[in-house]
Formats: sequence, structure tokens, C-alpha cells
Amino acid sequence: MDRRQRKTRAAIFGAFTNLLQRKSYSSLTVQDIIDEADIGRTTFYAHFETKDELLRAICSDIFEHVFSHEILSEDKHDFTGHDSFQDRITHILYHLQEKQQSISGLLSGECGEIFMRYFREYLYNVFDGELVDDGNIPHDYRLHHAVSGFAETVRWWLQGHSDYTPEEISGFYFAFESSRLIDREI
Amino acid sequence: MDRRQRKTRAAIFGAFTNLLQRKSYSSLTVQDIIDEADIGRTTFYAHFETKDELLRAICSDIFEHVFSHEILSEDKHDFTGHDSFQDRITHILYHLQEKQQSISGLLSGECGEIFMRYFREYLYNVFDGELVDDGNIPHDYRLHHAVSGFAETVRWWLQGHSDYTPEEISGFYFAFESSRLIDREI
DNA sequence: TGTAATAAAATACACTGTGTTCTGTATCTA
DNA sequence: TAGATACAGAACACAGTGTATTTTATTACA
Repeated sequence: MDRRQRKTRAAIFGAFTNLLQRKSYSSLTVQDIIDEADIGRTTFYAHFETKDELLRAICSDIFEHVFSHEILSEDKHDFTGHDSFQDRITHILYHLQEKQQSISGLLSGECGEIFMRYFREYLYNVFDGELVDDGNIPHDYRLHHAVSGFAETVRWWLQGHSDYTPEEISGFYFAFESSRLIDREI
Repeated sequence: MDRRQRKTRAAIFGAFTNLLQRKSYSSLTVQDIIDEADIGRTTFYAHFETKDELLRAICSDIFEHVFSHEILSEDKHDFTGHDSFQDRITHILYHLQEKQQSISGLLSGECGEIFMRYFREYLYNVFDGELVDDGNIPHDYRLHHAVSGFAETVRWWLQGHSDYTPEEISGFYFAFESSRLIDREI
């Protein structure tokens, strides 16, 4: 990728996340982003068709970073690896913490819905296959419950409670969920 | 309130919820609502300043209905009443089921965030004081977890799993949460 | 039932933000 | 260095918003 492209893309991303700290997503105009990023109008539209596409691109960017190691270590699932599920979750929390500055703006306001939906999609892959069998309650529901429980935990954490460590947060979450998750270490 | 006002207000609400079944909130224009409701442009703006305010008004409308009995029976909390907490929750689910048609449109898409936030606010009042004490985990977190767990359960229910009964749904939820909630019946 | 108040309809308008087109300039890559 | 590509700036058509004005219809109430 051209260095110029990388620079403008980074400028747009930076401007966008900065502005989201001050203004809400819906009240944010493309012109605002252009001014903040200090680029030409045409340039923005050369990179992104709409403000929504920019939002999606930023989410992709973040989650690709957060879950990159997760994807690489998927073969650790089966008995050979040493990472417990809780360790993997804690690991994800560490990566989320790195991107905290960007994420906090994405969580508050109207774009929180889009971010969270994106987040959940990734989490479904992580959580699927980790649930203890239970004949009485639909698997469908239990997966949804576990995933959104964790997603909401992260939201709670990164919005006003970011003084907790990743270990503490995963501790809180697993204090509730561990009985429903397979512990592969036993 | 003037009969004419009630009629147009109802027409706008109806048009809005109908359109949300077909189009997303952000792509929905005020003009669309005006056309669907078959009213004059000025009339819409005499009732609501913006599309967002209309959304909030509809949410208020729904939750006022759903939680009206809940508010009235708040004095049942203290030992005199016969309703267990699970019964109260089931009761709320019945009211939500009545409004299902309107709600399903509000849940999908970008306005889901606003609806859910509204929903949570009401739920905080319902759940507060129902949690079992636990010194290790912040009360703050546990309340957030219980509330969003239930809110997400409702979302799951009314989006593609509405064939379950309110009793079944509250059964699913309490199968997970009951250990953390005070059972006032014992 | 007649009347004053008020809601709605119709039309026109200014305004904001969007997305595109064009031309000239700067920067990268081979 | 040459050709390609990205960027800047200005101008533009367009859609949607919100308001103002006038006229018509409906309502509440004495």
C-alpha cells in the first residue's frame, strides 16, 4: 500500500476516534472528519464511500488486532496447548485494553450497536464449542447469553471502570459463567 | 388531548413501526414517515421535533405500558405480596409479548441501541435490591450483568425465537441467574 | 347549535450536508 | 527520469431538513 494512502487512512482513523470522544456519531459530519484530519474532500471519498463504511473499517481494524492471536492459536483447543479458556479470554482483554482509547468512543452513542454486533460475531467463534451440554436450555440461547454477557462485561469495563485489570475482569466474568463452560484443563 | 392530535400521533407511531419492519432506522427519512402516515409535513413537526424524538416517544410509550403494573405493585416487595421476583419478571415478559410487533422493528438496526438503553434504565429499578450480596465482585458489575443479561434475553426472544412462552423464557433466564438473586419467598 | 380555538393541509422557501466531477499539483514506484 | 497514482481545491447537483405562511377543517365548549 502506498505510503500516502497509509498516512491519510491513519489521519482519518485518528480524526474519527478523536471526534467521537467529543461528539456523537450521528451528529458527526463527514466535513468534521475532513477538517479534523486536514485532508481534501475528494480524498476522503476516495478511501470510504460513507461515514458508516469508515466505522465498519475501524471496527475491522480493531478486531483484527484483538483477535489475531486468537485465530492463530486455534489449534490449541485440542488438548495439546496449555492455555485454558479463561487465559484466552484474559488475553483478549489485554488486547482490548491496548485499543481502549479508540474503543471508548465507539462504545458510547449510536455506533455502540454496530461495534457490539461486530464484537459479538467474533465472540461467537471464540465461545462456540466451549459450552457445557445442557438438555433443558436451548444451546442457541446459552451461546447468546454467554457471548452477550462477555460483550457487556467489556462494555462495562471500558466505560468508566477501566481501572480494573484484565485478570480482575475475567475473574468477575468467570465467577458467573465458569459452571457453564468446559474446563479443558481438568 | 384533542381527538385530532391522538389520531395523527397514532398514525405516526403506526407508520414508524411499520416502516421499521422494512427499512433501517438511519435510512428512514421523515418524508417516508409522513407519506406512510399520510399527513402533512407541518403536522409531523408540530408533534415531534426530530426523528430521534419520535423514537424516544415510542420507547416511552411502550415501556410505560410494559412497566405500568410493575410500578403500581412496587409495595409488594416487602413481604406482604405473593409475587416472587420470577413472577414479576414473567409478568413483564407478557407485556413485552403484547407489544412484540412494535418492538421487533425497534430491536433490529441502529435504533436497537437506543431501545436497549431505555430498556435497561427501567430494568435497573426492577433489579436493584434483588441481588444476593457478594463481597468479591463489585455490586455495580453484578447489577449490570444481571440487567443486560435479561435485556439480551428479551432481544434474543423477540428476534427469531418468539415461539417460546414467557414462562419458558423466564425459566431459561433464572436457570442462570437464580443463584445470584434474592428469593423472597423462602 | 353556533362560535372561538386549534389542529391539519398545502405550498414555498432557506439551509445543511452529501457525493461527484473536474483540473492542477505533489508524491511514489519502477 | 517517466508514468502512474494519490491528493487538494473548487464548483456543482441533489436530497433531506426544518420553518413560515395561508387556507381549510375539526373540535371543544358555552
